[in-house]
Amino acid sequence: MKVSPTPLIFWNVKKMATERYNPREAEPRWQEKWNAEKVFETDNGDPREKYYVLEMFPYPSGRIHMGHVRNYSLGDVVARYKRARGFNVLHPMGWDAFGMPAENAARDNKVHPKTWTYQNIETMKKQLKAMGLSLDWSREFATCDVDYYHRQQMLFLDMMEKGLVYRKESKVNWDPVDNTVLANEQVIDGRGWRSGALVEQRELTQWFFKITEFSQELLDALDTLEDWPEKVRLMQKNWIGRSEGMLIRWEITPQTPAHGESEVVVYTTRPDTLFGASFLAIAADHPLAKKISETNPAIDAFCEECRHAGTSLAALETAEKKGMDTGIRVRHPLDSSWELSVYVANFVLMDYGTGAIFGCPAGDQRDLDFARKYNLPVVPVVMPKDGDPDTFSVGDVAYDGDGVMINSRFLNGKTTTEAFEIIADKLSGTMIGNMPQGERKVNFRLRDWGISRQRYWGCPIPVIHCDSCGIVPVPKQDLPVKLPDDVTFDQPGNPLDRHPTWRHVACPQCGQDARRETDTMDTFVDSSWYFTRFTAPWEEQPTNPAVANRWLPVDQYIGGIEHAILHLLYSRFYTRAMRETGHVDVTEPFKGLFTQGMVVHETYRRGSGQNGEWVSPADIRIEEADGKRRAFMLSDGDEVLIGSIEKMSKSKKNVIDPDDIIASYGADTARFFVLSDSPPERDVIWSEAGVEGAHRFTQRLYRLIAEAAEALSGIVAAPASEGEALAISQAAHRTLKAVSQDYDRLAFNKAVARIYELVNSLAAPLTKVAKEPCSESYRAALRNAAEILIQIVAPMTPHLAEECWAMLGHKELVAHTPWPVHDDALVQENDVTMPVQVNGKKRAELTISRDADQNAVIQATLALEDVQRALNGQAHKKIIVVPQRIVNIVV
RNA sequence: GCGGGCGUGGCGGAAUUGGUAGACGCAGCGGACUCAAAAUCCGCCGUCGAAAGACAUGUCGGUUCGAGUCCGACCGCCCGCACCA
Repeated sequence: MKVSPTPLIFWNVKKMATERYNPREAEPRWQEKWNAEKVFETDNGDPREKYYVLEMFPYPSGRIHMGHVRNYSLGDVVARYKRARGFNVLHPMGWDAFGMPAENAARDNKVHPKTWTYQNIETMKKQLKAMGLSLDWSREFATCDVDYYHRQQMLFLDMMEKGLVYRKESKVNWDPVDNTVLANEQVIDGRGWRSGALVEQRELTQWFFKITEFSQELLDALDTLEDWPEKVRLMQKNWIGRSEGMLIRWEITPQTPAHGESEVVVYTTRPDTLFGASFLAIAADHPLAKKISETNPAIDAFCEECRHAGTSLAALETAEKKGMDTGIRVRHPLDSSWELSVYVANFVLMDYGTGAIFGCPAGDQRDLDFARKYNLPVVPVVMPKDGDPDTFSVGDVAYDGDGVMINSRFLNGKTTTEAFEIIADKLSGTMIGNMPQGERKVNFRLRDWGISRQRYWGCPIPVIHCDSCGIVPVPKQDLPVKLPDDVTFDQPGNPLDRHPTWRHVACPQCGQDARRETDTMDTFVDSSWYFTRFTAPWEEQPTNPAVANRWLPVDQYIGGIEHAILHLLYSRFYTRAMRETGHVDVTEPFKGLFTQGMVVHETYRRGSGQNGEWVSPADIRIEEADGKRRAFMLSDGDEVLIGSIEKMSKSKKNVIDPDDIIASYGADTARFFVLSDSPPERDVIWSEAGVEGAHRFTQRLYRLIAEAAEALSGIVAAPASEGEALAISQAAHRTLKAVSQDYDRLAFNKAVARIYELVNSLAAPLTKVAKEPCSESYRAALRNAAEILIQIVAPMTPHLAEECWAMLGHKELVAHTPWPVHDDALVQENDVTMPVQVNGKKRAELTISRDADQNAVIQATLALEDVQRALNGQAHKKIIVVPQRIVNIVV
């Protein structure tokens, strides 16, 4: 069918000189419109299928950084896309607002933590709003809001009642800079995760959450988290650290000073190596060591030395295996005539297993080092499968692999696995008194979560200490236990301890004078359930279980890999604790997890080499000549060195302020750029050139639509089925399908590439339609393509999309428009072009009907001139045809 | 030490998961428009070669009609955990 040219009504040459898109004017305008229409407020009663997308909420440190921009841009694309796809989307935002920096600011700048925090929230909220994120701000809260921590205190009491909270005296990691206790997870390389100070060990009475109650469950459920990165699951698995072994009891011989004990219980994962035992070793903090210390000054001194040894990486690597004989002798469990010495050793940890081990030097490097130092026997008991029993020996390297048992009496010739089972059965069946000599035991590396912090700016632990009644929970009707405002920060330590009146309170049970608990909760508690609170933040109770169950789990959670263990493991535990206390029915909080990469930037240094001072990218200009990039100071023209690409940090001054970018290019450019190029899980390199590229794209899209808008108005969008316009419709619909898939897989960099391709292919038609009369069907197809383009780019550059959408004459918002549906007929190719290989080397191309049968393909292939030349008269042995893919001729 | 990941142009990265390696972007080069610049538009852009073609996905080998993709060994980076018995 030939399309008859239709007269153009809206043809206007003057419109050709289109002005540039001005995001500074347009972005706030659309944001206001979204607000006014409450486009992003979510109704819990909406019957459509739910989708909960959440980005890790920020700590209100002062200003947002590029990491936030990336995180929230990623989440916003998902939220907008899912909304368009018809889901009832929950996309809330809040503030992880308790924590040390507020107290540091109070100390340094004489500003109250509350004032500082809420001011920061205000600033950052403004910044986030400028990004045009599709957030439901009506559900916003900060964890330092009394309303929030009130419910956290309720949860604490419920957990206490369920026995999930307890108090014990324990050795704790003490951060001498922050003056507080740290959980094991918060100690990195022997240093505080926040302060970086070397951590000391102190004995304190602490509150603990019984996370170990769920060790096995937390481990098992990792397998169900299919939409989590494998890496994170593995990290958690290792952290939980399950091992299968045995507890074995070693009788202390009557001849030795037993200090009231009759046995030493060790934990081992290698009972098979029992005949290779040559000593026992206990930790310096082992109860037996403490008893011996009372009467033995040498042991006491040695234990003291062990306690003070550094736990840093360097200290551990160089630390010599050291020990001291306690004089205690024990009997081998399988041979009562065999006696071994018990040492105190510096490499035995009190908080793993039982704090006591048996040393098998041939099978463990540490034991071997120790045995060599103290001239203890080294008897090889396991030999690799292909080893020679006559020559196998252990020198300076222990053999800790599997293999065949040797020198092990009745175990000789068995495999290590068989030997394990034989020993386990034997020891479980042999009694000492009325206790078996040994028992199988699963052990976990995971410890209970110590949550006490000796800080002011945190959620108060709602208990009261009474001299008569002991620990008394604050009755629920007396909650919240509010933080007092009148506190001082001029001295180190916990301001709550120093408060003149706050801690004094009557005991709820007996009415006598009693004292409030002055410890506050670890801020990781706050972030362990905020996603649940978002489902109904107005509730009196911590949750509305029906509502929470409907929204949870979070379908897509997005944040940094740095939370792979701490926050994500705590949240998994806390959700289970809330399940046990009846607040939710779900078990796993996050169905899908995505860990994004960092935003990194080149560094610049002025002056000589490694000692030069860091220079901000804002203070330099880059020159490029002869393929070399050089940087110069803007101020005095001095050359500065271009350094490595690093995570943006204040100390290296390679920070780009999102405000500056939004001010000069607009939010859409910033969003589009952080989504381009790099896959979201990898680091993205921030560069001026890259941002300008993204900005060029926004301008180009605007210009193309603006120019063509009049020519495309007044007609109904419709894809073409034939003629010149067919290619346009095909390109649009194929891109639509592909980009939808990319969004589903969070492959935003690929979506960006495909959108560029579509814009490139629509550029000429859009220019053409603006300049010359075109048929109505052509314009209808082009309008359809342009609308698809605008809609698929909308999740990334929402303001620009609204602007373009309006230019095409739409009164409705893109944000309210359902996702377009692609036409399969247009996505399908009628003809396919297949490469033709001869012996695996490409020699020709064959274009043929998509549904041509095998024979037709072979005939057409052999008829190709290029093929005949390549074959050069040789006969083919066979021809491989992969339909619609490739033809390979084998000669 | 244990565990995991990655290696593709000058750069960021694509490659329908075994089927045309280098999509798209950045940078660069050439051209058009302009008095000029910016902006914009068009073209080129892995290496060698005049071309035909050859060589190219860290290195070496293997499987296959066909390997960036699968297998083995090695080299090099990155991340996590770490005296866990």
